[in-house]
Amino acid sequence: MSSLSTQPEFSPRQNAVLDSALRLLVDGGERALTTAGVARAANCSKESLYKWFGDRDGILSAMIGYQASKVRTLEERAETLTGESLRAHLVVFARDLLDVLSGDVSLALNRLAIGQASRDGSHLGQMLQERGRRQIGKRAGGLLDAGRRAGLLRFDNGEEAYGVLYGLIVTDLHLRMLLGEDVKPTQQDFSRRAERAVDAFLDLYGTKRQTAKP
Amino acid sequence: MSSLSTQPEFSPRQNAVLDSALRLLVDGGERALTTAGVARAANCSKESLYKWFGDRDGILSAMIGYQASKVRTLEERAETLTGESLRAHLVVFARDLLDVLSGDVSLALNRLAIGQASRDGSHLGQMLQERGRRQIGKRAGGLLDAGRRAGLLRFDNGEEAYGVLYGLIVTDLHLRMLLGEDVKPTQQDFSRRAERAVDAFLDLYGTKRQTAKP
DNA sequence: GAAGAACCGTACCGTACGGTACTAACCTGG
DNA sequence: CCAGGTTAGTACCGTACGGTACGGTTCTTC
Repeated sequence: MSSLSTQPEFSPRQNAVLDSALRLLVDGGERALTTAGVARAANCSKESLYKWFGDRDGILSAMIGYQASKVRTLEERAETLTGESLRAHLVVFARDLLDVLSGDVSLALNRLAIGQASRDGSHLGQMLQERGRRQIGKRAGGLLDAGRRAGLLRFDNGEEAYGVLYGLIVTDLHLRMLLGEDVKPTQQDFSRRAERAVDAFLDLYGTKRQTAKP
Repeated sequence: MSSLSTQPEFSPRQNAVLDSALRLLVDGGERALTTAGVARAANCSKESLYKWFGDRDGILSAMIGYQASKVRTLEERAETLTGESLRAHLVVFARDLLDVLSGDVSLALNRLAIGQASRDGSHLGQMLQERGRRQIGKRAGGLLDAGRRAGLLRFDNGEEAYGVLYGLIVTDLHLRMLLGEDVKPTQQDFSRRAERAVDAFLDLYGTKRQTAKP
């Protein structure tokens, strides 16, 4: 509920427990993430788990919140934006996005949230959206707005433009990774993919290399 | 393994059972998909389930195979391909893709396969890829190749072009739906999305409205 | 119409997991 | 040294599920 401001979060000890839990989840999937297993891996008692996090769902929520707090997106302020620097910033953003989405922990948490999506309450998916995509989407939105203000981009709907950028970068790679396909992402592959995507995006929304529209 | 040719598949009675199981999965998620629940919903005995499908995983595999057999993509032969007809075919493809991905059963099966992706064997994800995306990707590939042969499209890597098309159509909509976001997809929204995506794709890969490249 | 197979419904077993209770050890402050 | 609180470790309980076994019923086949 209180996702903004400085919510108390958790103590260092509790964060260490959440780290163990994340590791457990990454290694063995949700089936391996039992309360007894977490307690054993973290050298704490189940009673403490329930005291700190309430119930199993509380542990899962805390794991998502903790992980999100670790990968906080860095707000980069682009002072003077030229065509080249905009492209460079977009490429960096694309690479960061690919790196985050392909990370072990991100994949495991997304699998977890998706698996629980059908359950009734299940705020996990919403949390992941709020803490993950929203943040990185805001970063991209700022970048796109700056590009538009600098006269380098042209679009009406910022959300739609971001959607196109996202689609060009990720395509179906994320889903394939979520399904367990052993995609071997060389850093070089990601760089190439990021550049191609950004070039295509600039072809669609850029004002510079756009020659004319009949 | 043997996804082609006329594999035995299952008897009508068994298909009816799989229908019940799919319904159960759609309604209640994986937690509701117990062997006892399937037996009760389908008015059959657990013993028959195990006789027909081996074990619980066999039921899941059979469900995927059965559902895939129901949504066989129709191979459309485009005889004379003009710029307008290519666009129309692409728009239809995009709409079909959105319809399939947003379907209840598709979402439920994808959630199921993703949830099991971390387990060891877990061929479910691979099955879904093979039976789902492969099929629809082949249809798109044929369309794109036809467009290229007609001089309407220009691309080197067909797989990459398909990836771009997919990304433009789907963006992050699929993931958001998988996470449980209550996206209300009006048919009109999908049509608009399909047209915008195809227009953008043609901007990138089409040869007609492309004026010049500096 | 009888023999046999297939099948439904149910009862049963073993296990695993979420959650709770209890005890002993370990701080921490006076 | 002692009192109060916190936590690890473990034992325990209820439940739910996967898988198996069995009696009774229906369908097929001759």
